[in-house]
Amino acid sequence: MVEHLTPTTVFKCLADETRARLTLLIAREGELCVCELTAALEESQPKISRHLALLRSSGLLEDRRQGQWVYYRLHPHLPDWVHEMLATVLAANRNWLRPDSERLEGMRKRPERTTICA
Amino acid sequence: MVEHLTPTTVFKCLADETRARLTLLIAREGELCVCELTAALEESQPKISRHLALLRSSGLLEDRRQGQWVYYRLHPHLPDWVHEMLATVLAANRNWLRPDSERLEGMRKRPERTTICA
DNA sequence: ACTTAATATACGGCAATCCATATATTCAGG
DNA sequence: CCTGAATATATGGATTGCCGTATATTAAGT
Repeated sequence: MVEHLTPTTVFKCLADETRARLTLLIAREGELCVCELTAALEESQPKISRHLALLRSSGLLEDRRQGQWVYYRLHPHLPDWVHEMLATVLAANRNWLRPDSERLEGMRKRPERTTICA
Repeated sequence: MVEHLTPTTVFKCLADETRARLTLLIAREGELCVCELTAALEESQPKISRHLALLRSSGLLEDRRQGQWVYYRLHPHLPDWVHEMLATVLAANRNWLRPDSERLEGMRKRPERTTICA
């Protein structure tokens, strides 16, 4: 399902400000749960959830449930070019993402995840 | 005008199949005129023209008129990350773009441009 | 000047997208 | 089991985006 990720599909996913920020923040942090993303982007929970659902069903993200939290990360089978692309965009747009990453850093009571896998 | 090219802006530009093909084909070929692009993508001229106008006004493309033809190329002041991104996407999606580049190769009576600049 | 080729723009109309709000689901703790 | 926290989904409305068609513009050639 992830292999026919066409350029257009990927770009459509990222063509929304909320989804672009979500994806880049997750690419930067590795894994984040919905409440962290909601806090970082300062958006309503349904809005974040809806966009995450789209990113997941498009094959860009994968989720795992741990207790009451659902963690999202980049889909492990993403084609290399998508990874490279995200890395490039991320590296050159730290400032653009800064408000979100700073709110994430400043967030209180972030759920601590049990690091199952390395 | 090109410097505040935010990730979302760039992704929006590429989130349409026609615009993604146009941009990548131009990135691959360097410079192409409207009639070449119309032939390569097998789409109507107004459709191609409309999408090119959007890419130009967004700052992704630049045009120059030479006689009756208008040539489009990547905007010379594009941020590096956009160039890198396009190169990455292009390299990994040659097959996806193949129908267009083959129609371009097979096109008859392509206007020969006077190479003004190196 | 007239005609033709190349390109650009204008105008509705239709479909896709986004959002806010409300509601459902799932889990942990008592 | 009941409650509250975290997350997901449904619904309806408003906006945006795309397209086809028609028309305007610009340049070349005669």
